[in-house]
Amino acid sequence: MEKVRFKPLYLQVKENIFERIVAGEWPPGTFMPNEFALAEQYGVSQGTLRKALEELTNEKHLIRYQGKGTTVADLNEGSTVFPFYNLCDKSNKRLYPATRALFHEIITPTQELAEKLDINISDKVVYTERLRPIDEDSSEIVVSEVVYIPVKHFKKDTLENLTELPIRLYAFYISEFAMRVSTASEEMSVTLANSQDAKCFNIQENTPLLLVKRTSLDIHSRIIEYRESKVNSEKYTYKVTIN
Amino acid sequence: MEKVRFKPLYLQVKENIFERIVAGEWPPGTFMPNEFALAEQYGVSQGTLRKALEELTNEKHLIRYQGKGTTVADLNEGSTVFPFYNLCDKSNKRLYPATRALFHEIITPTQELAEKLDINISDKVVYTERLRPIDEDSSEIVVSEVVYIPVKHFKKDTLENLTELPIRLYAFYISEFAMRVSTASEEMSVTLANSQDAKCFNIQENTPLLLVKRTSLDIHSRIIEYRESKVNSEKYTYKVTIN
DNA sequence: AAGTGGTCTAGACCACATT
DNA sequence: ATGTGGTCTAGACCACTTA
Repeated sequence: MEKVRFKPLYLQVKENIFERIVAGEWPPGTFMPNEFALAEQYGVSQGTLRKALEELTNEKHLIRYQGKGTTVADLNEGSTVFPFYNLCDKSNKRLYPATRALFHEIITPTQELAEKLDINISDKVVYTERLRPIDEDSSEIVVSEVVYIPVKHFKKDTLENLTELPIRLYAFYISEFAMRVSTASEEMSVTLANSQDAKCFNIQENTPLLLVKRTSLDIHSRIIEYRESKVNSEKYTYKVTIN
Repeated sequence: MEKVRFKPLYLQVKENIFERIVAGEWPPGTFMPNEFALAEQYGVSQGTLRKALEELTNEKHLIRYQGKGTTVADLNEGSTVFPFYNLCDKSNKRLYPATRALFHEIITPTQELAEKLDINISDKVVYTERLRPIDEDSSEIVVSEVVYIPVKHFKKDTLENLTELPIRLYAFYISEFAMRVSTASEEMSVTLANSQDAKCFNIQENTPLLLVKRTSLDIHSRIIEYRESKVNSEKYTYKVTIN
């Protein structure tokens, strides 16, 4: 009679643990209960619980230390596990640029944008522009990016009092939307610097730039945001590892 | 006394199974022995053997079908599992371009190339140029690429009689080098079309192109080849999914 | 020494595909 | 009905970290 498909125990456990992570029950840096304690909470064997933690570890949500315990991974960009910006300089050294928010506003999406965000054309979108200097207080810009976030993700209160968007958007999404970035799909192409780009990167107009279009999804494949980043590819490259 | 580090049973089993895969014991499309049979061969429990197969599956070397069996993944580009070329057209439809080999020769590497291939500056390198038309017999070129392969990987006989390199290099590497591409590291940047590029892509000179520099590694992180691909990014984009 | 995650086993049962 | 991979259990022991 049931139309619902068979769902293994360990997946149910995994999803519940993930919800508790997103809810902030174990803030990054603190340790979760050990395997046996969690297994008892759920009334499953250690092996089943371990399989849930294993998958969350593979998906970069947890970090496990043998002999110590299990912690929630931090989504700050400076952390070594942050997988969503892989910029290198010409000597192949990885960069962790800072963030400078320019402004934000609420816009009506084009047809194309609505499709990219998988929302209705009548839904509003928060639009923001940000610069990524190589370092705090540096004038050397590595990336210039625009971000689109569906308004419907926001709590009503937040939106009414929205004077500034936080610098760390991915951490903000967890507390505000209860959505944690799980995977991202990126399309690489090329664009030419317009006059604004030329000024901000301090390069000639029409210099080619690397254009990265990124859609970020949560663990249920719901779209969290869409982002377009222009990379000053004269000095920096964008690195990807495929498994 | 032993200086060798502790190596779990399932990893030893995994590595041996991988060697048998590379040796061609189970050609793609055929089924391997089932879990119990393999477990008995190695004298380990089903659970341990399963963990070995699980990792090989995660790494895209095996494909498992519930109720049917386990097969070796094909490295042909047309196959849905081929993970090393993710080209899309503007409507986001994935492309599987054909390959047209232009020529090859044996060269002496520059210092920079020797470093990229992790070889000695005195080691020789096979250099080849290839075009990727959108389709067999099409004049529409999607990608133009150059590939560098260390000569030391080749069998002596092969090299002496080398008139043509095969179209499917990754499959060739398995039979010739006993090396199977396991991961790849890609650097994205931008370049301008030179006169040769302009002719082959049928575009204006100095049009910006997407430049992908890829290093391919086997399961032991040994470098198999280094490749630079120029993508006609006016019409096509390069897509990457991050987990 | 005690506590944590990591490995390994042996056995039971379930879901899926084929015969 | 049979054979395959997938899930689940309970328990033992190993390796690493901290006290």
